[in-house]
Amino acid sequence: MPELPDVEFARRRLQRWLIDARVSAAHCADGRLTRPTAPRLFERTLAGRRVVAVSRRGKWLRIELDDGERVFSHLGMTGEWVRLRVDAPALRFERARIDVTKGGRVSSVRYVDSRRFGRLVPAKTDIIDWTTLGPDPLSDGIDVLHLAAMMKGRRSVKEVLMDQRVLAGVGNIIATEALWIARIDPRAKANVLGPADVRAVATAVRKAILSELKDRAAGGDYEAGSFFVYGKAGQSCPRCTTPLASVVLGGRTSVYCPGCQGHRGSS
DNA sequence: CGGCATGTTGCGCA
DNA sequence: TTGCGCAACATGCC
Repeated sequence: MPELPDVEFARRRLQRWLIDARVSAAHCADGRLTRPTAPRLFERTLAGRRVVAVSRRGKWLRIELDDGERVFSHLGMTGEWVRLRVDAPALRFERARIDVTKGGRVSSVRYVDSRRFGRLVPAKTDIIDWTTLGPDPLSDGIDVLHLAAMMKGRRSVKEVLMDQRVLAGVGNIIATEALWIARIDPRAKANVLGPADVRAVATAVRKAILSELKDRAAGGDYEAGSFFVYGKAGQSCPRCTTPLASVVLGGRTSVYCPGCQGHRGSS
């Protein structure tokens, strides 16, 4: 489910379900998800508390409680939050549940995650995974000068974009789409980009995020995704009809157009 | 059966 | 210190 737009949607739903709700009980039996803490702590942290906020930074969610403690949620590759009736049986791959009373109504919010790459971490203060995140492109915007400053090393542009310390929430889909929109070769070394290239990348990342958000709002889910090039190696480029190619960068498949994504942009 | 997948981390090596 | 490349995690899907 993840990539910034999906996580933002999850945040909005959790907010609707949990704000001002009182937790009657919480359950989790999976220490892999709650690491480095124990599942017991997840249950104890939530039980009896009232939820005061649900925030997001990059791909991380933060559920804030009335005593100042909090629970962090990362959806990994396959995590998702769903709401059921309290008496509904556990779903397949259900890993945790938070039962709440809100406005006199009870409901059960379940965390489902087949691959268990997600996280569910209770803490008294913000965890390091959260504090080390870079600016969020949606809520903080993209500072072009900051982005330019991050394009220093010899890593490829795509790897820099996917570094969560540079821009929180940019994953393989958004990075792939954004570089195609900006007409920049994903293999280009970050330090060869000129100011115009960096500006183009910043604009393109924003565009890719907004277009995916719009997709989600229309009820689309990422698999149904209307992408320009992601997952379309071999097909023809929607802009110049050249067959799309793919390379692996930083361990991730990167689709690009050899025809119109110049090795470095202009200037 | 084999290969691929939206994410992150840890390890070995240059 | 930086930056790879790669395996691992656990499961679904084609």
